[in-house]
Amino acid sequence: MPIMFTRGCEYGLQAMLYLAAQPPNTRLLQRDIASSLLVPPHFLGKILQVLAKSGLVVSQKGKTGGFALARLASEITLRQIIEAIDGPMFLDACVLGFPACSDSNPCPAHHKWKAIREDVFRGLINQNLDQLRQESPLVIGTLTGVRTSADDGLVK
Amino acid sequence: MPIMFTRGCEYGLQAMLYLAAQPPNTRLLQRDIASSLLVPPHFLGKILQVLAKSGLVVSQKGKTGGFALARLASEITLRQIIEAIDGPMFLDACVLGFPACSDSNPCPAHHKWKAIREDVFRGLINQNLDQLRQESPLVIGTLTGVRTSADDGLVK
DNA sequence: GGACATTCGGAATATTAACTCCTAATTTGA
DNA sequence: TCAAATTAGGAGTTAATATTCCGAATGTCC
Repeated sequence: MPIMFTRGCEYGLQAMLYLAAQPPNTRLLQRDIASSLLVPPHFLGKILQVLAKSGLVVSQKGKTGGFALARLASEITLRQIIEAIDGPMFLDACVLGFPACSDSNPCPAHHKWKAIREDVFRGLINQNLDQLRQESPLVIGTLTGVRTSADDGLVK
Repeated sequence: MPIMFTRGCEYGLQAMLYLAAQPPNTRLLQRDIASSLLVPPHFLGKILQVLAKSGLVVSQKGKTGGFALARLASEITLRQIIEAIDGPMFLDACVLGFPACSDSNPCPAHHKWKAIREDVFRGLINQNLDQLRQESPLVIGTLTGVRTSADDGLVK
């Protein structure tokens, strides 16, 4: 059902962009991130664990705990997030599924796909969180498609 | 595991390119297509049924039966095959999985993804089988990664 | 007509991805 | 020190995808 990434990777990217939308060094609870993004909280917990182990977020246990970006949003790329969750070779395979497709042994779609893949990396995967945030701010409640009580038509 | 398409769609695209690699109007057995491509024969049967119902291949039952392209390879696009198998909206959703992402309500990746998606359609999805065949001929046994008895180093 | 070979189509099974649940470990603050 | 609140991690469950199985329908050839 997802386009290019697994569900877990989508959640991870959303969570990282949500953290990047906060003031620097803001620490958020797993539960609050999940309820803001409307994603399954326990599943998100797993993803955040992976991101913490990869050094992309820092986690803190206990009463004042939570998750925060491990460094500036401008120093975290989508690629780092995707490779941490979905693995490093997520776009290397043949787009048509031929097991032995390669540069020296190309399938009928190989060259065209290769050009597109480079566009995907240049235009999206290699972008950092700050570049994306500047394009369109992440407005929660609008993107999740659900009207919260704070979003009932009144200016907050 | 697949990049953009379901497994069934990959098999369908492979089968269509395999038929397009034959002389025009060649009729092949489901079983022979499956063993050439090294894909599960019964599952391929299902896919071929869908392609037949969509009018992309013609099927013939009985002793001289099999499947053939329903029209010239130059008149069948990848898009028609993909939409027949995976459904019509396969690239419309938000690449980050935000449910309400749209042009008027874009997620941080929306604009960049939109440009890439157009490249994908122009450079790959809207291409026809003949255009792809001309780029790189489909050599069976090489792309499937398995050495057949006819591929043991001797010139056939 | 009858044996045979194929596709057709639905149901059943297997495999993988998505998600939940529970307990342990850590940190804080009274 | 102890209670409370959080993340950590593993095992288990559910849901979706992939694949198989089997009987029916159709077509060919003798």
